[in-house]
Amino acid sequence: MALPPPHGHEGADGDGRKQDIGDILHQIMTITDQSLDEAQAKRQERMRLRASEPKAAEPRAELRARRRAEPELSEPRLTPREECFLSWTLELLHRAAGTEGGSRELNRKGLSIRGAQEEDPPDPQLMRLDNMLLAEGVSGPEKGGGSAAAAAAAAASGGSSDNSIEHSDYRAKLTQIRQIYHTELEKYEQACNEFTTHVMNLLREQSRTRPISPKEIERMVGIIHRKFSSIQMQLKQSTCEAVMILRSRFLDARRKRRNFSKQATEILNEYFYSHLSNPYPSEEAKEELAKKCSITVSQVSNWFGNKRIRYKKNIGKFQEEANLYAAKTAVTAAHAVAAAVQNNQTNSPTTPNSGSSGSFNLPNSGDMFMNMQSLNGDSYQGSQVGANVQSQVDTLRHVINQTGGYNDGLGGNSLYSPHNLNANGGWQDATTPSSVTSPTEGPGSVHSDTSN
DNA sequence: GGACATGATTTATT
DNA sequence: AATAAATCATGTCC
Repeated sequence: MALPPPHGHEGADGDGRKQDIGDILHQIMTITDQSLDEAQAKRQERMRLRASEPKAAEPRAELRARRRAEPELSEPRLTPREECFLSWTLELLHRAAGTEGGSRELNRKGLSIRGAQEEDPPDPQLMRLDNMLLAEGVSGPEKGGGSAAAAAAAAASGGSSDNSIEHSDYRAKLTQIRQIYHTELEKYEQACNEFTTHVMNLLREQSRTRPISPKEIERMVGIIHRKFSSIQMQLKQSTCEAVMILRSRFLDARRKRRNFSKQATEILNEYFYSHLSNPYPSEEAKEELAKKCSITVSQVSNWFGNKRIRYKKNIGKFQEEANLYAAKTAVTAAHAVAAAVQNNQTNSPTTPNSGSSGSFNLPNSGDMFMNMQSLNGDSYQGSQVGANVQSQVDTLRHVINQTGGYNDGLGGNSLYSPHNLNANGGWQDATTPSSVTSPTEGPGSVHSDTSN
């Protein structure tokens, strides 16, 4: 501990040692501040370290490890220092006790000290901190789950339906902070009480050698309490900081990016390739897809945005995928249409079997594949119907082109070529030549996307 | 540990 | 407001 020696600047002997307890206390308190500032600085540095983490440079493994180790947010620091502090204080007080009765002048001095901090009224900053801690669910009543903050985080993170995993992760961390906060707070309170008791005892002891007014005692206690409450404020401050850091981390979506499930990607891809002529899902379609994939609508939009641009940029690369999905969808489409046709032929009223491929009346939600999937045996409840006949026909054409083996005419390589994109007045806005032969950068181009 | 894949964000355009 | 394009940052694979 860097506690300054309990010197007395004293003229060594005689009257020089005539120090008043108030004076000493003042000294003590100053030092308290120092040592606490130190602790505070250290703490903040730790926090900062944690917050300013990695950018890109850091190895991921390390990063991961560090994140896992995060729980070390708490440190058992107070006690030793407090001990040190207390014992040193005692020493000081003993010295003071050793001196002759306190002089009135010095008492005055004590008063002046007090004068500065006598106003107890609501410190605006403290109030702000309190409010925030309350709002963040740190200092609040009891766990409701950090409700307010957690909810805010979830909302801000871009989706109501967002993953509960992260949510709980966030909450766990918040709880941690909360616990630390309360532990520390308790510690401080306890220390404050202990210290007060000590001082009182010492004063009492001293009162045998000199008169000590109750008022003086009261003032001492006041000073101590004030000091400790300022310490508390620091604690609150750093807690707020920690919460902020936590939040910013969790709100930064990039940090928590996670690949979609395989199934989700499949669903999206199926939609994409079965609507290749116009891969712009309507709002409803997006919602539907979002539901099916357990992602948010905006994630669906992101996905399609990325997909379109990447597909367009390098069609060659996606050829295989396109073929795959086209075939997949086409087969089911064929089945569906066949069934429909059969139905139409056999029974004039449109009452298809199983009701799944039935009513086409859903306003082109463009989700043929959703029907298909169930037909496909792809294990997901295609409760909803609504086929876009146009796209069925679309896909069928592809099927016929490729699976039927007529593809020869197309010139080998491009089974599911973007030809029809153009033809359909498709989605690639003229600007990009992007015909089969040379999408932006020619075949085999190293996609410029991976800029880093 | 690097290369690539991929979801998210940012910026510009319509 | 929706989208394209560029870019960022993380995930994944080798």
